[in-house]
Amino acid sequence: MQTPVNTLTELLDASLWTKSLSAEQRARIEAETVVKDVAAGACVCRKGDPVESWIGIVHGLVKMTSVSPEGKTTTFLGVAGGGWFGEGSLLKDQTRKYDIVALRATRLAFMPKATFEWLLDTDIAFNRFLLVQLNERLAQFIAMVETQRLLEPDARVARSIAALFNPVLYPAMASQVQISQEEIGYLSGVSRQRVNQALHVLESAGLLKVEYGGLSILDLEGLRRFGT
DNA sequence: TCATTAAATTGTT
DNA sequence: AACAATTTAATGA
Repeated sequence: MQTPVNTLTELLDASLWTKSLSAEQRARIEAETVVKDVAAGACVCRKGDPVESWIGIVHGLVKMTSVSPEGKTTTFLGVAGGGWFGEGSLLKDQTRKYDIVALRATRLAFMPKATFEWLLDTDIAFNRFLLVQLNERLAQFIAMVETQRLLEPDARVARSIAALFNPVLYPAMASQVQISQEEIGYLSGVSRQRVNQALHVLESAGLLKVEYGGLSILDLEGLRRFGT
């Protein structure tokens, strides 16, 4: 278990883009960024909302999800503790494209758009971080399409879980996640029953441990490579 | 603190 | 998709 992250300061300490900030820059960010707690199941922001902040996860877990007109729901990806998201919509000055829903009680950090743009204009390390993050997400989406088209369900589940532990996107992630098998199903695009089956395959392979309402990672590399 | 009940989640068909 | 079993959370004595 890693040290728990509970405050904005700790989130910033765990984030990769803060390393080269001056004390003044750091102070301005801490002053302008607002922390907010949401309950499990709460909607953080909806599709169509104007984008006013860049959002970081202090602790907890949220999903980016979309609901079809018929009411079917698909989850694109989970964002875990230590992760930041929403830069795409901020850069393009668009409204949100997805609903963001908390899967667990989650503490969020809202960095105002003005602060984000100020960092963009003044800090090279911040720009580099965004490049790396965008590239990492692109790789994640390409891998997701490949996985869903080419691999069997066990491997799809393994990869979806491993994606939650991306050290570039979510450096503060602990090895234990609280996420129901139903949510893993939405995340990996397989039925809950199949998730249950897959989790036990992965457990007997020694890659993770199945727990009530969650799981623990034992072998992250193994999960990434599962099925290849 | 403990027992009872409801709700959520898991495991199986 | 439906059902039973299990775990957790909530309630009240």
